[in-house]
Amino acid sequence: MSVLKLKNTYTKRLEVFQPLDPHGKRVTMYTCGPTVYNFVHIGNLRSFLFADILRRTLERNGYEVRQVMNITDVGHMTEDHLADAGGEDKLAVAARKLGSDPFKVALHFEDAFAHDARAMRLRVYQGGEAGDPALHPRATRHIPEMLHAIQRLIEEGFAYVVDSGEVYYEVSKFPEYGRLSGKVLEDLEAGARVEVRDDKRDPRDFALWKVDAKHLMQWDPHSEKGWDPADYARFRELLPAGVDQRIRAGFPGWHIECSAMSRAHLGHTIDIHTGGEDNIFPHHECEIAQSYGAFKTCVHGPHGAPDEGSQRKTFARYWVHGRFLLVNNRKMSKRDGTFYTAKELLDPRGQGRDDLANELERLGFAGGKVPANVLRFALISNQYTQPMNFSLESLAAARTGVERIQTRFDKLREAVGDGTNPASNLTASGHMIELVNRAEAEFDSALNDNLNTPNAVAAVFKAVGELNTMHLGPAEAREAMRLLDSFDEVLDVLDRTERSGLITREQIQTWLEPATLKQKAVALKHWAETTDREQLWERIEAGQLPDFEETAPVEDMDGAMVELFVAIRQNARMSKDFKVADAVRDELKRRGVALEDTAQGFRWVR
RNA sequence: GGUGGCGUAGCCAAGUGGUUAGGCAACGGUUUGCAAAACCGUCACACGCGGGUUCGACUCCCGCCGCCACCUCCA
Repeated sequence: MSVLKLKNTYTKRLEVFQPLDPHGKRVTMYTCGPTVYNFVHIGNLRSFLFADILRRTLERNGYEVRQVMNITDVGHMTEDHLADAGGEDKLAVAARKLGSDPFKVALHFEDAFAHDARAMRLRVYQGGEAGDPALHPRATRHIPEMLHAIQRLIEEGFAYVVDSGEVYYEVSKFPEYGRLSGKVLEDLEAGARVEVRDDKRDPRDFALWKVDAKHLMQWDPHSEKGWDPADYARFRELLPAGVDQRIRAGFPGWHIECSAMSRAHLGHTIDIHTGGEDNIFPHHECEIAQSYGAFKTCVHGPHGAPDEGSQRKTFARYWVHGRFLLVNNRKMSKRDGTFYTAKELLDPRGQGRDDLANELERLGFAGGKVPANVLRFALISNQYTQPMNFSLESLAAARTGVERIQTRFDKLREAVGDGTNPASNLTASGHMIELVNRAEAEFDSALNDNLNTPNAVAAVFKAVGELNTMHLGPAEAREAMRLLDSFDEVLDVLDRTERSGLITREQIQTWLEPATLKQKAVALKHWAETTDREQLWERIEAGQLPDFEETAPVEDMDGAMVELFVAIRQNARMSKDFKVADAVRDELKRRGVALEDTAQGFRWVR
């Protein structure tokens, strides 16, 4: 198997991945998560999805991954912010109605994010991980850890308290500041974009603790005011002597949360730290500086190995950053109408975006909605190291691409059957084994090459194309299915519900016997509810269409009902009444079921 | 101004000093009662422009042109 290599932002090099774990098994990963004062947009999603692909690739390589994705819910909300939250957005308005309790608003958006994250199949929100608060730590619940770190920074001489009661990190005390981002301190100083404050010793110094009466979340480090009781108890335990008396009630600066939470939940050293490219500076640069000062860490050398002779331990061994998603080759912009939240694409009409829904329908999206697996596929099919140019057309391309893989998957499942066929226990042909092995190797080497998802996807399409030219028995299909399952452990774009079925010609022949068909029909719920069954049957025999609205509402189409429709249609086909036959197929289509004639019989797909 | 990056056929997008990326779209064909799905073929001797190095460059070097991002508590 190929070896996983990752581009480390810190060294600017492609490095072979080696975990810190001496047994080479466990990997810790910290992903900078969402700020929950708004709905996540597809740019956020791309960033989280690349982290998800990285995590799954690690797992594919046999590692046990512990991934933490923080929730930034702290401190920066003001009354103005609430009043301005999202303009016309219905859910934002609903959030505002929650009142001026910023914790409730943050929770509301966090729930919304968790919903999107599950829809996008982020593994860190699947299964038991979804409900584990240690994997989704909230900044507001880690104030003790942050104050602890701040106090350490003051005591170690890396931070200072100013008259206002705020605390700043003194950048000049950390010579490595700027090394991750390649920034030159002198240039930063020259830039006029750093917040100008008279009480800062240096304009580049950044805030660890802020004081601003306008902000809605406030903690008093010298009393219980503003605290969650449990957090306050932990704070007293962590800092029995309290913090520097000059620090006033306020809230933590943005950067300190990740230093504090990664340490709290993943320990002193983490293997991989991920984020968007905008996190490189200043956020991650500041994290490195903070952890260096507070926890005596470092980030030296390739593979995160400390310099020779250093007593310090590494903070993050690999820094991996995803590039931005662009729309029309520009950064997303609300003004240009190129800003899409996940919710808007998944359910435009539900978000009041009828215009978007109509556009999507024009591009062939049923109901004007983008299926979540299509959005996922679109956002992972470009390499994370390149800016991705997103468009609705790219979504349409993703849809047909996913459908191609899905169709092969469905057909394989049909071919495998329920396992009762003794032929399925046979050994697959050498040709098939070879195909599977080669495809797996191609997929692996693409992913392991710094998560080259375009090549990984190409390997999938290549395999699908080859499988499409082959006639597969149960044993062959079983192996092929295993291959697609294996791909999908990483890509996770397939619909695994029983969404298709195969009806053989022999079966239909039996059902076309009036007695059998009637028996079958009686067994069907909706048919049974029809008052005049005899009359209905007579109409079918006469080649007339039954009242579909009565017999089969869209939401109740199941396999049995489809079979009945197919029988009716076949009845018409046998008597060359293609008008009726096509009408039945159209009716099925309207109910979301596509019907295909195959050599063996009839295949339906929901 | 500083830093990093990008320009590949209609669109998206890999990759490489000399031999197929892949997907989507379009068109033609096979198949079908018609479809669908699938297959085959075409579009594709594509690599922003101009020089240079080389037996040979899309790939390396130099210079242009165009575009983008970061330097703002934006993934």
